[in-house]
Amino acid sequence: MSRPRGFVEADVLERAMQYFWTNGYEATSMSALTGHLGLHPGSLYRTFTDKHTLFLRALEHYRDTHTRQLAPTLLAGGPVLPRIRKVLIDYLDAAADESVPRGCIAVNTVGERLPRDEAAGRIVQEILALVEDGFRQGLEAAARHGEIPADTDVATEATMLMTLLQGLQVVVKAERDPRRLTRMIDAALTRLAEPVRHVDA
Amino acid sequence: MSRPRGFVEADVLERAMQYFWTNGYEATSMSALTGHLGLHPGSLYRTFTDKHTLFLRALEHYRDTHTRQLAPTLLAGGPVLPRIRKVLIDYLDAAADESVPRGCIAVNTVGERLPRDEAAGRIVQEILALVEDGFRQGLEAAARHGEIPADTDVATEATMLMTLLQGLQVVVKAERDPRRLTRMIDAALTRLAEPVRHVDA
DNA sequence: CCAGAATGTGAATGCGCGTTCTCAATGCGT
DNA sequence: ACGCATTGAGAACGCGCATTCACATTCTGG
Repeated sequence: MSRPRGFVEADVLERAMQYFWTNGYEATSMSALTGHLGLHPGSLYRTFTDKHTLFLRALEHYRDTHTRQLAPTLLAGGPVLPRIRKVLIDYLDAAADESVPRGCIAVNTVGERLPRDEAAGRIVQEILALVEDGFRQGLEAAARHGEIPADTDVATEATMLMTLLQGLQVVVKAERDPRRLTRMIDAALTRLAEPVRHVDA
Repeated sequence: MSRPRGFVEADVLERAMQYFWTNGYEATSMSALTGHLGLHPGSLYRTFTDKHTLFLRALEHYRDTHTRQLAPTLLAGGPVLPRIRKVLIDYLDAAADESVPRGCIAVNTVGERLPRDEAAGRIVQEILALVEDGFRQGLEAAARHGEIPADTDVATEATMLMTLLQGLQVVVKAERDPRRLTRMIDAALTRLAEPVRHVDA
């Protein structure tokens, strides 16, 4: 062995993720990053190879710390629909409360790096799959507990919620009054809870 | 007067828009752009001031040539819901047919430039408002013609369709099999057409 | 306590970017 | 036919970027 590190890799990854999240990939310069991280170029490059590799690892860090939480959160017990609502509403509140709405690093990455950056594309794909699967598990539980009709096509509805969430993260960044979207979220979830019936002819 | 231009400004704007659409803002170098446009730096800068101004004008060009078509398209006569479906499906087919799905330049801009680029943010806001308003007009017509229940909250449903469309353009860029999403689109539109009734207790 | 491997430090490097400059070519107004 | 403002052309510039280097420092294993 030899001299030990003066930093914790996971901490650096967390801070790098936050910075990329706020500023995007191209607009993030390595000098700005070293300043924000409190690391010198030498340490950074010896640990993370280069800028792009660091970015990918930051994206994976997001997947592991943020996205993986979704399913456990929804299945934590009690009614699921209010939890789904909370997930969606929290994004709006975050965008409305912060002076600078920064959306979601995965969605931002899709806009900035895809389809050119295939490695990033694979990670984003995993993130979207985790979101969709989290919603699917939540809806399955909701169907079991009678929150939504038992014959609901949960796979399709999970796809819809996932897509709607991504759309929300796009719209929120450009929307003057994010809370305006609350009404839409409630409409979507209300319809999920109410069985659809054809009018009797 | 004096020597006339060897190019048409609108044509250059169209080509610039296509290039930004495919490659994004930062990853588009001015030298690559001059090559693609067949213009020399001098002409480009004399006509469009600088890269950022050219980008903003390309975005406005998208708004005027693409987004403004939505409402007229939906209101062209005949059933509206199939037209809305076609708009959504066309995005999936475009992503599936092209070897390189490039999404939508507005959504890409949100991911890459917002909230930092306020001028771009304003244009994107206009684009989203045009989409939402186009859907609203379409749903109003659909309600008049009995395609959807007369008491439908068209404003809220328009917001939902707009948000869903933005989500679609995100997901499509990362999705291996875009046509998988067709089922979800059909579910969303089917529910729009069918009146929601509480089950009689 | 010493050898040595990895670290912190920050200056240095090369390259590509956005932008500007110079200059010859062009065609409309008179 | 001619003047001249504007264009086409492409070399040149300065700057900031990602990355690397050299070197002193630090701590662990034996």
